[in-house]
Amino acid sequence: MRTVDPVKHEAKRREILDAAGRCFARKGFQGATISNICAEAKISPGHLYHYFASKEAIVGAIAEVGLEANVELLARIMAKPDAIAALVAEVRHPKDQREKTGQVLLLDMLVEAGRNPAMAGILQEHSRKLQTLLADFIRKGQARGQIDPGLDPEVAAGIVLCVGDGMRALALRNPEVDMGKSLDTLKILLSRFLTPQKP
Amino acid sequence: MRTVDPVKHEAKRREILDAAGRCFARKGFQGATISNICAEAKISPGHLYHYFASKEAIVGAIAEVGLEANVELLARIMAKPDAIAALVAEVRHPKDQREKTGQVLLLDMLVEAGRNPAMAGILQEHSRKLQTLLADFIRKGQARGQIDPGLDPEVAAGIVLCVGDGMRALALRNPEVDMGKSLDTLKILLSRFLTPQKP
DNA sequence: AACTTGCTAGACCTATCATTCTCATTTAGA
DNA sequence: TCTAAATGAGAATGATAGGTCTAGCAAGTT
Repeated sequence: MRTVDPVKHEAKRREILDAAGRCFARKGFQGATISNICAEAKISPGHLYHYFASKEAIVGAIAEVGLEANVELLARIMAKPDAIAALVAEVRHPKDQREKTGQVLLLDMLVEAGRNPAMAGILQEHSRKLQTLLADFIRKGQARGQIDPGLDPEVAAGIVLCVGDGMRALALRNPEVDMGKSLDTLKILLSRFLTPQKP
Repeated sequence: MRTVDPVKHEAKRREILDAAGRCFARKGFQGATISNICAEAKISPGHLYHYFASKEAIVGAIAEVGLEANVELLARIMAKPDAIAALVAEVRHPKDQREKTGQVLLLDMLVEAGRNPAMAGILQEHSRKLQTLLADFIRKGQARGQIDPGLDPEVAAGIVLCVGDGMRALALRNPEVDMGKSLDTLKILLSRFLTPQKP
């Protein structure tokens, strides 16, 4: 009897997921079709459904890996010496293709989460992780006297997270924006927000 | 010969637009269908096309009125004595139904602008107006010594605008967020960002 | 080699979409 | 009052969506 090779199966799944990611980044979760994904992955629709039960499953998987990558990225950033600078720098220069796709899709995920409970669940789960990471960073900074002890770490972390989300609107609202200047200013904003206040 | 009554015609257009706004807020620009809008407005599809040439035209009109309302709102806020407090308060309490719909749809518009050039044009046009309003406010504050003169008014205005966009992600990322606390913290963030720095 | 099972393709199905067509009804102006 | 246009409804249309079916082929196992 022939048996399924789990390694090959998983590799093919990844391939399809990558293709789907490119399609979603190009056209959005609702705009991209199964046909688009099949064409991009060079497989037939019948074949695709051996790997994913539905379009929704693909969307869910994409969101999962994208957001998980985000969590890992933030964890790495928080470990660096000048975390704020690293954070700001990362808004600008996504490292690899998957990170870039994740960035493009972030706003899409937020919008989708507003209507699709499955997406909302995934987003909230990962947001909790991100918020915890940031809050821990803030708490440590407070202990060292580098961050204003008057700030509630959880609340401040939530705000910083969403400020990051907002920055994705910069280029959309003004395509000619000077990203360098804007990110320098963002760095100032974050520094001033977190710095301990002198009486 | 019978002539079209421009008043009635315009009233009906508004009615359809309101219905469309509710549908778009509920399902998004791509998710809402002509049938949905017709049902909500209680008219037939054939009839709808007497008032709008296409779905895209409806989307465009919705974006136009929503963003224009945003501009007027910001203009009113900037005229108030404590503009920062008024700005933060407005994130929380939209005045009327149309403002609320506009808020819900803002993220959708940003996402749509990333792919639909028509939407991108409308968004960018209104963003320019918003940025100018905010930049003027900052310039005046700088002249009065209330705002850090080291900040580039245009750049800072763009940042503040996008911070506002990001705040719309707060409840999406964490539905149990304490909005009161978060907005208090946002107010702190904005104050510290803009306040002149003592050497 | 023969059999059994998984892999793959692409035609096919059903639903639904935006849009158009046809047709009935109402109403303003001659 | 007569009539042409405005107003309205709803079936029809063509395109396309997500998802299924069938069947040939490939590859282990015996």
